[in-house]
Amino acid sequence: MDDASKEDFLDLEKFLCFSVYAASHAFNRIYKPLLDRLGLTYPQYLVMVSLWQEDDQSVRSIGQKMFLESSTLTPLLKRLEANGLVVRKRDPEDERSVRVRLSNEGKALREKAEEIPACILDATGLDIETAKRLNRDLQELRTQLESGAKKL
Amino acid sequence: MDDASKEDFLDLEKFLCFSVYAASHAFNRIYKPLLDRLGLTYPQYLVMVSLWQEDDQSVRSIGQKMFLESSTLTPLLKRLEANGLVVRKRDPEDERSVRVRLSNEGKALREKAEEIPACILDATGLDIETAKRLNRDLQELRTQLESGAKKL
DNA sequence: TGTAATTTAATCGTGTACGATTTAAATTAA
DNA sequence: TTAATTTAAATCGTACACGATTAAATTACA
Repeated sequence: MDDASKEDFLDLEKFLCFSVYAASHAFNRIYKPLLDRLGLTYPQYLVMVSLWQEDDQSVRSIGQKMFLESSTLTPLLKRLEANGLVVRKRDPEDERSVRVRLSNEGKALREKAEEIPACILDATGLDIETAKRLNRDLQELRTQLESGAKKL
Repeated sequence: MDDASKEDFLDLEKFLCFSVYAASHAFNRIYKPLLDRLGLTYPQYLVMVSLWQEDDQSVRSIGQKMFLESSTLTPLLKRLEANGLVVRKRDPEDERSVRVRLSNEGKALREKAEEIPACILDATGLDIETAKRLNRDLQELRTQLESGAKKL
């Protein structure tokens, strides 16, 4: 490695991983005031979005969509249940799995949440097309990283 | 909001924030096996990169670069110190601030870490130009989000 | 059929991450 | 010079996030 690329190696700003990491935190922070009004955290909100899209999912199904382990989801879902937004219940068909269903309160929250995406898009300062392109690039990156993970 | 955009609203995959969130976790996972060999976590690694670039920084300075609070950094830096990679010491010039310095062991670790970025770039499956473009887009996004945060 | 292998959640331990508060030091104002 | 304000870390409480392990239910298959 020559001197120039050693400098690159040390420049945090040139790390793609760091840009992703920092952007993720920035999103978290910008969502916070909006989600506080709904009594949700950012990961909880994402779970709710998934349930609004498709109610009555297993923990496993939510985990697959969100790329999270049960060790993360179980406590999170219990908090949602404690707040009265979802109901957790063993599947009688297969007692291993737990089905997560929206309560009426959880369903009702959807109305209040619908204004959020527009606020966020506005805060990104991106036009729709750029946002879509960035979204696609990131999805591809994630897919690549997941398949690349096996080699390391 | 019409029916079509209501569907969009509910599709997790169309959320830019979710793509960033998921990509961040994917990076975390791909770094893990590489960083395990160095005995570092992912955020610890980013702090070390920052210190390799510029040794002898205050907690505040590291926090500004990484967009982290002292409540996150203090315990993290104490762990790095416990592992013998850095030394924390009050600045005699200004007793409010704590200076973080690399130990010899911390400096030496840099050699071992230098192979990592190439491994990661390889795992992303991106060519350098695409990676740079994505990096720029994300930095701009973060900057926008930070200035947009005040309005919400 | 019965045992082994797999699948699904849950639990535990460690490590971020943040907001609110606290403490101590330094700076500014009165 | 003292008093008020500001600044820098640290501390505390809550909430992710993951790996390793465990327990229970289901499936595979000998």
